[in-house]
Amino acid sequence: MGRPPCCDKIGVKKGPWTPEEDIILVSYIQEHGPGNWRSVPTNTGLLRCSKSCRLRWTNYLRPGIKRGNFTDHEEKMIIHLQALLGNRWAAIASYLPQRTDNDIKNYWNTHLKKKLRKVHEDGQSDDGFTGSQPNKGQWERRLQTDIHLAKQALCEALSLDKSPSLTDSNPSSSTRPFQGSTSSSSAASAAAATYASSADNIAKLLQNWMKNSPKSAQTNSDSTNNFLGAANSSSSATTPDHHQGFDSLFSFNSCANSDGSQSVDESNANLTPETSMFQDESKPNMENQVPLSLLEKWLFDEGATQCHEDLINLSLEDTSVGFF
DNA sequence: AATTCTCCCAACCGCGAAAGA
DNA sequence: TTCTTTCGCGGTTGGGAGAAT
Repeated sequence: MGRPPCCDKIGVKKGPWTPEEDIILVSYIQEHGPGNWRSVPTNTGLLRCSKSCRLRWTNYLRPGIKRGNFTDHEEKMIIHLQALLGNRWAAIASYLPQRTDNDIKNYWNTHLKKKLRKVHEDGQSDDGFTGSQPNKGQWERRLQTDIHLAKQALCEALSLDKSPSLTDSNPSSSTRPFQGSTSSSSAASAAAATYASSADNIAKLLQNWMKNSPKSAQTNSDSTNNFLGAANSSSSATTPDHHQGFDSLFSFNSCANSDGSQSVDESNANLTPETSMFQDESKPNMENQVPLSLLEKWLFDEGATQCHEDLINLSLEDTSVGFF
């Protein structure tokens, strides 16, 4: 009994996504929330398989994704976490919520591996984080201990407090501005020749789309404003200008619904799927979330006196080469 | 200017895990 | 418990863009 294909291969489109497809997908997810990917192609009419839709959303369209060059700090984080966790890119990405696992994986494969190799060839590291990972066992033990403790803490917290803030477990995902629009601005010009689907591109795309197809834009502008309203959680209200709304589509600026049916506060208070999808969209798995946040605390706030990079540097001394 | 090479990254594929019937 | 379906992850690939020749 072979595994069935994830979708009917006949008539399934492959390759780069078009702006129109992105709009359809974003609109649908805005309305229904991410998940149930199987139904997305049938309900939207997209000639894409469910996996492709999910991937497009998680790797590109979902709010909060930061694109562009990795910072030094991010690089160190990745190196450190890779040494710690191995090629578990999703786990690593949970520590860098603005980055997708695909992005991190690509960055590792294209940049960091080379650096690593170079360093290795230069003979600067016989005890490097690659391959041997002499302290990995130590780190793993510590990690496992923390996971255990974190799970215990989670159980206690859940039993004591039934209204935990989702943002606590993922502080960067809910109110985080959609940083792609800023970080991608330089990259966008470089990629202007093709549809790169940066946040800017999509915002512009949506603007044009509204102008060109007022009828469909009516429905979708409403839904997009819902999208915005749902997405926004804490920033102060701005004028409910639709075009501004699109501009801020991925910057999470507040934008009231055009029909006024639901306020931002209401949507947040109710934690509708649309709302929670943006608060928790990067890592919906709660079991991952809480331990990770505690681990983050362990990773970053240990001693509460060192800044993150200090700790990373410190840790890298143990587990990694003098990479930088 | 044309061709080839290399790099990079978005997207695809296949597998395993989880969820549901 | 078993089987089926769906989802998520990690490895890999295809092709566009820029660099090199």
